Amino acid sequence: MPKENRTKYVILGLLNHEDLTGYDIKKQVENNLSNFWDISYGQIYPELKKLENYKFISCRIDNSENGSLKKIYSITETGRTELISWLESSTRDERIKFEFLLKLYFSAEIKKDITIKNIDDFIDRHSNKIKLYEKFDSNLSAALDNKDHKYRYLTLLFGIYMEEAFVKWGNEAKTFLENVDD
Amino acid sequence: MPKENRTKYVILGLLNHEDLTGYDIKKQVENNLSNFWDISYGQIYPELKKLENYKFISCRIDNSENGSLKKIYSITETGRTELISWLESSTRDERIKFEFLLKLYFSAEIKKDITIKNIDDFIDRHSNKIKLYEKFDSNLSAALDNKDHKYRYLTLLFGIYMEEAFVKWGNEAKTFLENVDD
DNA sequence: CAAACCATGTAACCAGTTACATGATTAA
DNA sequence: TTAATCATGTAACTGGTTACATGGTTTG
Repeated sequence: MPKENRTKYVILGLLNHEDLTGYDIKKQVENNLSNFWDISYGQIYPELKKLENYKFISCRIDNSENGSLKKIYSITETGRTELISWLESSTRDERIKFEFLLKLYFSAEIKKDITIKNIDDFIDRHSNKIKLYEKFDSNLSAALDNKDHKYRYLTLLFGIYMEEAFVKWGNEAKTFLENVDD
Repeated sequence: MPKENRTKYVILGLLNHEDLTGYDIKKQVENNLSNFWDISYGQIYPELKKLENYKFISCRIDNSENGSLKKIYSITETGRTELISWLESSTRDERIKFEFLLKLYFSAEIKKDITIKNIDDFIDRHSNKIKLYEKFDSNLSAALDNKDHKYRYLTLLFGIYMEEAFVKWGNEAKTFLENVDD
């Protein structure tokens, strides 16, 4: 999958919108990008250092007189150029992996009931995601005059469509297995 | 995502069905599992060695008198037990990543036309996948009396539903962007 | 006779996870 | 006052990619 370091673009993309700490970046990914991305501190902090060395971002320290340490990062003009050239480039296909389907593929070996239980869990997990996304969706839809929001709305819509397809499939798969002789 | 080595189960799962070489394993993943999995020789050959050390699989060499080397692997009883305990275990959520959506999320920064072009490409790629899967589907559906085929059919159906959701989304996203002021 | 495919493998590298370590601030 | 959250970081590890190296076999 890799080759191109995408953590870099997550950071540049978020900083292009507002100044953030490493901690903030993690939060934003969790709250807003979690339906198609995730990230760990083990990626963020080393990458922030690298990006600062390359002058794609700069750092100021918020001391607020006490001993606490807070590093606030901003994107530079060079960083912005770098971000935009990535945004304009075409994207290759993602190679997705579903351990759930890998297991299902080989499941003729095990009792049907176990598989049906696993599909039930799958349906639950993804129904919950739809509910969650729809809550976000109603917030975003209310403020679509904001240009950023338009694009965020589209990524959320993607998540909803995908999850709906998953749940629809889950229900059909269950019915199929229930009506088939073991 | 990792923690548990899934390459191991791909190999055990395929060998549980028939004896195969490393090369065959690669081919089978490409041909039958590619809508939810992929694998490289750099994973397969070292893993085959490990699995042989653990006695999960055994190896015989096909010499056929000439100098060519062909290692044919079979699953052992221990290996089968290992496979089944994984098959019966519940699956945690996959963390999926879509570079395409990551880009889209930040795309308020670039010209709408470029994004629309990217969505067009996205629609093309995924429409082609649907066509491909439907061809496979008609083959599998014709032989659903075979127990293995039932489960393979379900994974394929998953792929079709997912790709259909992607294309549907793509078309709506395009319309949305075209009708919105830049 | 060349191109495509069969067949095995390694080494260097990059991406990402997990667990650990440390300490300040805020809200119940 | 204690639990949650804010905040920064590292080290060891696992997973996976890519490029390379080698050579046999089949098919047009």
